[in-house]
Amino acid sequence: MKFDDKIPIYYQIKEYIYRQMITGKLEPGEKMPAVRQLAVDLTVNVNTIQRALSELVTEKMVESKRGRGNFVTEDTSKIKELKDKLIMEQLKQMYDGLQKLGVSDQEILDYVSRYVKEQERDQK
Amino acid sequence: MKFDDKIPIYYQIKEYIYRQMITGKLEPGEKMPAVRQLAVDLTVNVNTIQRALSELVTEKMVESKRGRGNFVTEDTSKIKELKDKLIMEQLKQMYDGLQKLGVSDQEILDYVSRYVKEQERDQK
DNA sequence: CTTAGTGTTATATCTGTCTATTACACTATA
DNA sequence: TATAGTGTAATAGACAGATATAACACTAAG
Repeated sequence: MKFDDKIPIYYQIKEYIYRQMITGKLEPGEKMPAVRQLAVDLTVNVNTIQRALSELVTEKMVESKRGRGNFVTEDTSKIKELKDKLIMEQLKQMYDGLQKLGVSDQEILDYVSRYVKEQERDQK
Repeated sequence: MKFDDKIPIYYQIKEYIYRQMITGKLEPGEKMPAVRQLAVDLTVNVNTIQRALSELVTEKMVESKRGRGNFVTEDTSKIKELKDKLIMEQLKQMYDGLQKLGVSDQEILDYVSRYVKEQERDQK
């Protein structure tokens, strides 16, 4: 997996796992890959995986069962809340970022609609 | 100044200076505040300012004149290009981020237009 | 020529992140 | 009860970023 070298790897792994849960690639209650396996898959050290997982456990997004594995929370509302939170953060970051560049609200709307149209066209 | 502790400070200072140039708070050819003054203003070490500035000099966004000061480039097209680049990066990051969360193009448009409307309302 | 103001460079130290490695603890099952 | 698979913890080392501090180099102005 490719990482942004400006952001801690353990943090990017957290975000990766968040996305797996939100998009259903990891379902509620599902057993996650073993830490050593994740380390191989993401080509990082086990301790780095552990750092990410321990924070997910603290947040109760993951339940850890010693000797058995790590399991995605069964609390679907928690996953939904997380999705909403991450979406809002994306919107806020974009909005604040553009505003700090002196882009007006109307221009933001224009830029976004044009950008999305171009993406739709390019993917066809 | 407040910094995001997940991103190097020198890098955030670069972005800060970019914004100053793009919004005209720093004009083309203008003399910038002294490095020691910037360090005080942003409450960071001189070396950290220097790290940011040296990259800006490498990029030719800033011209350094020993004993006289640092000066914003007089090349206005370079500043315009930078603004376009930063806007595109913001759009891309938001779009990619939301898409990875499983949000459709139409939903992205809806979220953004709703978000902008709310911001307009709240600021009044 | 001196001095104040500027950028530049260097050293030592601290902290956070990441790695490699080893060991320990628990669970399921053959 | 042995063993394979799992999570957990601890140590040591490397590296990047940030700090404090000092010194050096150049410029402008008195």
